[in-house]
Amino acid sequence: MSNQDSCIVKHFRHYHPLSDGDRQLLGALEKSPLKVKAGDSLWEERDPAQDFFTLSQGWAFSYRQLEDGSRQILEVYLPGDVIGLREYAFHQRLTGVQMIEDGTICRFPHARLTDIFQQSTTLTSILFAMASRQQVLLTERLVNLSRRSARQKLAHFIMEMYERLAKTAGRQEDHSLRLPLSQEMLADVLGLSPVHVSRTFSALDEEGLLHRNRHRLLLPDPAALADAGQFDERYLADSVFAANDAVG
Amino acid sequence: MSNQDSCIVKHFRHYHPLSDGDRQLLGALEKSPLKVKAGDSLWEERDPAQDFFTLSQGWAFSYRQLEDGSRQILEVYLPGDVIGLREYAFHQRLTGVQMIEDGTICRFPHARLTDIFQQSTTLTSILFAMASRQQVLLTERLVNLSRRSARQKLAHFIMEMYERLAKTAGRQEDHSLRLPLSQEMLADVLGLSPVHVSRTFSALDEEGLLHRNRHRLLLPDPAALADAGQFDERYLADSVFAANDAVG
DNA sequence: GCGCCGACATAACCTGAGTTAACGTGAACC
DNA sequence: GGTTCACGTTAACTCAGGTTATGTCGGCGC
Repeated sequence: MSNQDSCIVKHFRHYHPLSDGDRQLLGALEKSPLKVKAGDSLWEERDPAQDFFTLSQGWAFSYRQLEDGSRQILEVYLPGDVIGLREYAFHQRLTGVQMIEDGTICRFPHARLTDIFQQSTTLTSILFAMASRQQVLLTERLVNLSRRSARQKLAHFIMEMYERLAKTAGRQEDHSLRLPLSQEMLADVLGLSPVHVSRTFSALDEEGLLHRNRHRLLLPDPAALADAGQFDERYLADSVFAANDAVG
Repeated sequence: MSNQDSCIVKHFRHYHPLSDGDRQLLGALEKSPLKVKAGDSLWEERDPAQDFFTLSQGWAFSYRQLEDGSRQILEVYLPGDVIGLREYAFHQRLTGVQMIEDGTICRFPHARLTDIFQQSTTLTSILFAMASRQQVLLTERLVNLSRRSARQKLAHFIMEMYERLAKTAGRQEDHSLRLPLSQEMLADVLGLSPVHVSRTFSALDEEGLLHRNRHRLLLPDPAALADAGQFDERYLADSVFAANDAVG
């Protein structure tokens, strides 16, 4: 419960140094952390939209359920990400959010966002930067979905996760990453069938671009995999952000 | 040049009433309107990112160029839309923007956005709502691209444009709309080949779901077309937005 | 040990959309 | 009134990825 360790404060500091006032403001808005289990739903489509969440531990994803029963996963959230900014201007959820693993989340009331706008330009700017970053991630996913082959899609997604994890959790010596998504989830991220995800994994494996062991992936040559997926990490050049150092 | 007619002010008022102070703040940030021609580039990928634009007249689109020469159109902008919010947290443009028709744009300097954050909670909230809305549009486009057939994609996109135009320019008595995109552009929006766009148009035409006359589309039964495209307009339930009426 | 279950693998077959290329058509210019 | 050019149409063929079905493996309860 201490402001020092709050998951929201920690994540905002990642973008920009915070004054004591900013820290208190964030801390006051935050309700106590909540433990959630794998598969738990944070909310579903059409629920009223009243909160944001910060993901403190565990992975989550947002999705849209289509009429024909298929599902599209829109975004995968890692520890530190803010969830729910999408619906700021809406009264209803347009997408659902579920936990991939057990984790911890912090609730962040919707209605009080204007308090932040009024009291801290720094926090406002950080929130804007987060929204901008999420739109950029979504844009890249859109391009990945519409214009790349299954092989490229999978390679690109793995590289994105590899790089995002490197920034959050640090880089592994052996170029490995833990990717706790089932192939069915991967299919729903990439707009493929689960069967074809399996085929594509096997193909990349045979080519020596990656090796699998349960949910652990080994990338013998990350640069080669990036090349196979037309992965250009500029879009992760995360929120380089220097505005407004003068004001508290 | 008068604040009354400024295209930025007009668009912001669409979201929320503005105080005189807000109007002046917006007007001061705005440089003089600029005439641009069809095909003109507002910026290209990798250009430095320093401005937003408000589109006052004409249509525009943002796009990503891929290594293999193909192009993905990400968003179509109509008069009143704000362009460039995506890159707030980046120093480089990640997407290009081009005019579809002759038009008028207003420049809106990037660096001074923090002035707005400091001086008007109302304007800050409106900007946030705009960013939220754009992310929602992008989300729907992503779903459309990854999970729908060519027929559904085209029907859905036409319905989206039909509804967006109804909100901006009003609804036509005869259920018609002007869609000044070539089939090549449509293909780049929908992730199809131009040839298949043509085929799909012909199929929808034969089924009586629409009729074409150059860039004018007639929708004999919009509800039927919406059905064919699994179009659910909730995601356009635009920024219903009531926060913070108390503060100027 | 045995049976069950969920996640993944592999193979055979099918289909929607891409590709290529030839052909129309209308506007603009001379 | 013919030429050009950009844009759209149509048809034949190809192919990436979907579908269906069957098989394998590891974990878990008993």
